[in-house]
Amino acid sequence: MATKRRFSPRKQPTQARARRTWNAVLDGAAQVLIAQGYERATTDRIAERTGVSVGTIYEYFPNKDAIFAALQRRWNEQRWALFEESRQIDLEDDLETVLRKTIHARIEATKLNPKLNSVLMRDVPASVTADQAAQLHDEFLAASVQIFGRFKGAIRSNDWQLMARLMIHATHAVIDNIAASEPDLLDAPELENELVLMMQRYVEN
Amino acid sequence: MATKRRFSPRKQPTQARARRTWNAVLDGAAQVLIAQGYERATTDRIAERTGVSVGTIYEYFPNKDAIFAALQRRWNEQRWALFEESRQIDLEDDLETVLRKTIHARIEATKLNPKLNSVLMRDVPASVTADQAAQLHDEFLAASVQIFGRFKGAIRSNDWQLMARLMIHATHAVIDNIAASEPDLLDAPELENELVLMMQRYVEN
Amino acid sequence: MATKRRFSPRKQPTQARARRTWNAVLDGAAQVLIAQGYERATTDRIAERTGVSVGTIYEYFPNKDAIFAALQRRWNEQRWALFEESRQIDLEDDLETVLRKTIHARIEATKLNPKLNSVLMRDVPASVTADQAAQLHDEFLAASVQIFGRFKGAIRSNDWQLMARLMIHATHAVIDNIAASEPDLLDAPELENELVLMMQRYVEN
Amino acid sequence: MATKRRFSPRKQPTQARARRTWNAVLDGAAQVLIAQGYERATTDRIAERTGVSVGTIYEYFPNKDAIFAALQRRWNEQRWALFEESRQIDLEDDLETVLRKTIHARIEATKLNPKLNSVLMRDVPASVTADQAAQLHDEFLAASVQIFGRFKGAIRSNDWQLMARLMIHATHAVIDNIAASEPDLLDAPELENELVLMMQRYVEN
DNA sequence: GATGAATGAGACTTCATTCAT
DNA sequence: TATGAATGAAGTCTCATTCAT
Repeated sequence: MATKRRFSPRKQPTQARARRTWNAVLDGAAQVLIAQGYERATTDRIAERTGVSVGTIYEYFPNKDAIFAALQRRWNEQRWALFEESRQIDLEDDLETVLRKTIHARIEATKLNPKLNSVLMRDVPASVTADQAAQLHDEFLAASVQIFGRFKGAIRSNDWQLMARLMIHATHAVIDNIAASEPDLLDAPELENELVLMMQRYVEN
Repeated sequence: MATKRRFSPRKQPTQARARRTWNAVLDGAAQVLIAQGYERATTDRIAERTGVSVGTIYEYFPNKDAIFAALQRRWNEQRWALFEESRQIDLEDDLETVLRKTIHARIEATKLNPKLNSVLMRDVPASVTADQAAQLHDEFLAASVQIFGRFKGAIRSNDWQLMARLMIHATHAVIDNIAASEPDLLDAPELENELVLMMQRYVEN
Repeated sequence: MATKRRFSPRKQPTQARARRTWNAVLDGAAQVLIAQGYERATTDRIAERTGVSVGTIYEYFPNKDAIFAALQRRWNEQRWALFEESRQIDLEDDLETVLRKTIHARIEATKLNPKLNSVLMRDVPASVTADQAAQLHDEFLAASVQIFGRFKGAIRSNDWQLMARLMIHATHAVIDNIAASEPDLLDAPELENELVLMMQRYVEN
Repeated sequence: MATKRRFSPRKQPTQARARRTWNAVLDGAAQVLIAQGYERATTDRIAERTGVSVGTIYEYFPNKDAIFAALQRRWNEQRWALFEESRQIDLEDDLETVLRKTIHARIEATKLNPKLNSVLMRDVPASVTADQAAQLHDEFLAASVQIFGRFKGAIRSNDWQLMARLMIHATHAVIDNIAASEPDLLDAPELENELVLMMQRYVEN
């Protein structure tokens, strides 16, 4: 896919130093992005913030947007890792508990860096992040479908795909928009409760 | 607010010809935006598509982003107008009917121009459209709260603000994301049914 | 042809002012080229020397090398115009006179700007000037073949194409190299005499 | 002369391994030059093609253009060596034979690597190769003058210097341009015959 | 000797904005 | 009022060169 190649990293950093530089560039990019927004996040500014020269950035990334694509990917991986680690679903959990753990884990994942979450979602052009976003979306979709599979008898509809899409879009939108406009609310139990209730009522028979 | 001043139109076009030019510029901007994306939507290209000179654009807009802010505002007004016209809530309507009419009207409004909707949402920087988006959000919020007020007894929670926010974010996200990724699905009754069901179950006692 | 499009001018300057700017840019480019060579002939330097801004250059030329392609073209046209005007071949002229007038005219054309001639030939990459050079070469080739046609009986070989190629390459090389290394020699009658003699003996029976 | 110092090799590679590396770099440079042209012949690409690191290149050459200067010099030496070896002038040879052997040897020398010949002549800036080119030119000049000396009585003019310059420029130009535009023609006897004829008639009484 | 990651000056080019006509 | 040529700041990216390992 053209987009994939266009934004794919130039060299895989295998050595420790290289990996450190790579991550430092993404850290710098995230900071500049948060502080100044996408339009002002120039390669020069990212280099300066990172403490490397522009040339070094181009050792690792073929062009500017590849940095943001990589940053989005790393952010997705970080969120997904925390999500998985934080869910901890047991075999005895009932549907409500599973939904609660899932939604809780999503909120926790977002709280890793709400500002980065917002700016990646709202300021970086979709063309840059679309591929990564679609992939994460699919992973969440699969997780949702898995839940339906486990609680087959209790699930209302059998168009799991459509139900999962609504769940994912709705849950993500609520969490991401709250993260952007009122991040403190992410800590409030009401938000979680309401989301759990919305989803439980939505999927249950 | 600085932002407001920065993006506010340079002159109120009262005369008919002026208003026609103004709208033509927004039409041109919308076309370029859809065809080329925000990054390639330059003033020159907009001027060319519109059939006027760059100079003329600057007669009506103080800077480039003011065009997109105005376009977002016009798009919001168009959607809202169709939304209101299409809802037609009667006094005898029960809660489900009201929700259905509301959601149906939102979908119809989006269908006015799904591509414009997508590109404004996903490609134009949040800083440009944030003000307009917040305002529309508030209008929808008020509409939701009004519904709760009318069906007081049947409503589960009394934190109407929070409930309304979840409703708005969830509904918008579902419709907008579907509009972006699979616009034909906007015509499917399932989508509407599922959304109505999600919201009805969410708000009812 | 890709090359043609790559170096073809961006807009045909039809208005007087535009044509003046266009020529000014080529003048500036020629001066920088002569003074600093191709490698140091940057768009910034050309703009500064021309007295316009870089942006103006890019109104007329799609990229840097298009400037040099256009300069080569203009130089070819200037030389060809003077060449034609200066040859003035009469119907009574014998072969030697025709050759002398031709060679004389070529030398005169080169003397219009020997330094520009040298730098375009030796410093600007062939990829930039090849198209123009080939075209001029063909015009001279045709002129030579025409001479052979007029003096059919006196001409040694009947492979006019090959003969013409040798004539053109040899004559051009001598004149251009002398122009580059010892321009004053262009004014010496010996050079012309020797060239005429070389060509006359070469083509005659 | 500044130029001479600028492009002179950093260290005289006396040891066998060092000389091997040196030649490998020139080979790599020649390949990149032929495949990509001067503008894209970067030190990184040359290093990669050669199979060494950039650092190693800078052990042997003070800067990039010194590589091409050295390559031009080596190419000149190779051509000259073959030229001398191939000419094999006997004491009994008459003028025509000497000219024929000379021209034949020049053509053969060019055929060693017509593409390298073209790219060095047409793509590498004159400033880089001028010194080497001038030196080779002088050697050929001396060879021509020597011929005139041997056949004193048969030679038309006594301005041997001028005659030799015309011969050299004309012969070189014909061969080099044919090598660039139609290398197969170098094998055709007509080309050689015509060149011999042109030169013989030019210098003879 | 060799390596190649890092540097950073500087090249090309775009495009929002102005202003003389 | 409209035009569009001109501006020039600012952005992206390359690549010759260095130097710590």
